[in-house]
Amino acid sequence: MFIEQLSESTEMYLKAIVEMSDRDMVAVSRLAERVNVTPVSANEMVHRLGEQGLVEHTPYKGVALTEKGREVACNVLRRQRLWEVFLYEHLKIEWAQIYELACSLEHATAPEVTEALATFLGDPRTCPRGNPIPAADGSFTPLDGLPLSEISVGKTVRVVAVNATETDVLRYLQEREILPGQEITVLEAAPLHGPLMLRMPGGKEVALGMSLAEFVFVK
Amino acid sequence: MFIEQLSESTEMYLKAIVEMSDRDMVAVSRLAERVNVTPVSANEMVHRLGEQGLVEHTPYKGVALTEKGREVACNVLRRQRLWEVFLYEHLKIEWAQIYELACSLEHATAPEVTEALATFLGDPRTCPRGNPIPAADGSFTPLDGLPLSEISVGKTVRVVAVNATETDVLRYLQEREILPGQEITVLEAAPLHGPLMLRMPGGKEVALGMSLAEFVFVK
DNA sequence: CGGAATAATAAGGGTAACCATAAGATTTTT
DNA sequence: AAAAATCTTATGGTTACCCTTATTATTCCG
Ligand SMILES: [Mn+2]
Ligand SMILES: [Mn+2]
Ligand SMILES: [Mn+2]
Ligand SMILES: [Mn+2]
Repeated sequence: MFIEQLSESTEMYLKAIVEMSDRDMVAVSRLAERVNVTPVSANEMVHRLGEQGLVEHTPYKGVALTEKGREVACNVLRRQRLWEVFLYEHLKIEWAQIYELACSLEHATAPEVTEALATFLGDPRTCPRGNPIPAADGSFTPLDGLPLSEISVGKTVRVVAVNATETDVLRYLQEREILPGQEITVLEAAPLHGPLMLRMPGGKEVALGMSLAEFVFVK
Repeated sequence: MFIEQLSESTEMYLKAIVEMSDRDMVAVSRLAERVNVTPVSANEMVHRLGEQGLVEHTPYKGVALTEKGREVACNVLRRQRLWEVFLYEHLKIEWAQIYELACSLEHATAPEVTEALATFLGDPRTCPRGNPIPAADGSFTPLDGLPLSEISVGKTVRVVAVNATETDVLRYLQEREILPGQEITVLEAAPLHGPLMLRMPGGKEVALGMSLAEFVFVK
C-alpha cells in the first residue's frame, strides 16, 4: 500500500487525534482547539480526512483514526520525537524549544531519514519530554501515568512526561524544574481548581496552575 | 530587519536564481525550467518576489536577486548543504539521495537549528557534492572550476563538484564513479555535442553525455 | 419533556501557488 | 525590414486550507 505524501496540515490533525484519543472518540471541537482553527474549519478537514480513509467521523460523536490513519499518526509521532532526541542530545538545543523545532522537521522527513536517524540515535525509546517513541512498525506503548492535576494531596510522585507543546509553557515548567525524572510532593490543592502547591527535590515550594498541571504526567 | 517565514516555493525560486546567476541576470524561462513550472507561472512568482523586495525584474532582460534576496538564498543553500553533510557523514545515507532529502529539510529548519547543526558538524566548508557552504553571514566563495563539458580533449582534471539535483542523475554519475575528488582524462569528444569519452582512475573508460557533463565541475 | 448547549452544515469569502490558452510586446534572426 | 522566436500580460480555472455568519440537527440536563 502506497503512502502518498500528506500535507503538513493533515499530519498535524492526525497527530492531534492520536494524542487526544485515550480510549474514546475525539470531539471535533476539541480537535479544533488543539490545532488552533475554528470548529467549522476542523469539520471541513475531518471530512477531507474521511474521504482519504484516514479517520472515521460519527456525527455528534466524534472522530477516530482508521488503521491507516493510526499508522500515519504514529509515524509522525516517531519522526517528531526522534528529532527531539537529536536536537536535545546532539545539537544541545534548549529543552523548551525542541518540541517546536521538531514539529517543523517532522513533516519534511522521508522514511529513509527517519530510520537512519533512529539508528544514529541508538533507537531511543523515549523523547526528552518523556514520551514514548513509536517503533518503525507503528507499535507503541502508551504512557503509563496520570496527570499531576489528578494526584491527591500528600502524595509524592515522579514526573514521567511533560506533554505541553508551546515553547512558553515548556520554558515556564523548565524554570521551575518540573521535568521528567523529578520527584514532586503535592502539598496542597487550592479549591475551585486553584493552583497546586508542590515541593520540589531541593525543598523549594512551587505553585502550579491546574491547566499547567494537566500537562505533567506522573507515576 | 525581520526575516518573515517564507514559503517553500519562495525559497526554491530564490535558491534556483542564486545557483543560476553567474554574472548576468537569469531569464525567467530558464528559471521556469529549473523549478519545473510553466513560464507563465514563473512570471507570476517573479512578480510576487519583486513585491516582497527579494528580486528585481527587468522585463525581457531577466531577474536578479536584491541584497535581501541574496541573503535569503544563501541561507537556504547553507541549510541545504549542512543537511547534506549530516545525512551523508552521520546518517550514512546513499550519496545520490542526499540532495533530494536535504531539499525537503532545508525549508523546515529554524535558524537555531541551522547554527547548532553547523557547530555539531564542525563548520564544514563543502558539502558531499563538492559545493561550498555559505557562512552564517551569507558570505560565500563561489565554486572555482569549469564544467567538464568545456574541457578540451587530452586534458586531465579533478572533479570539484557535482551539481546535479535529481537522484537518478546522481545515481548514474555515482555508478560511474564521477564523484568529487576523482581524476578524469578527457580522451575524446564526439562531434555535434556528442558524448565525451573519459578515462577514470582505474583505467576504465566511460562515455558521458554532454548534458550530464555540464553538471560536473572540474579544475 | 423542553430548553440550553453543542455540533454540524450551508453559504459566501480569501489567499497562495499552480495550470492553460490567447493576445501583445520585444528581441533576435534572417 | 520582416519574420520568427521569446517574453510578458490578460483571463479564467483549480486545489487546499483557512475564515465568518447564519441555520439546522442532536444531545444533554434540569
Ligand atoms: Mn461528517
Ligand atoms: Mn508539526
Ligand atoms: Mn514584471
Ligand atoms: Mn528544497
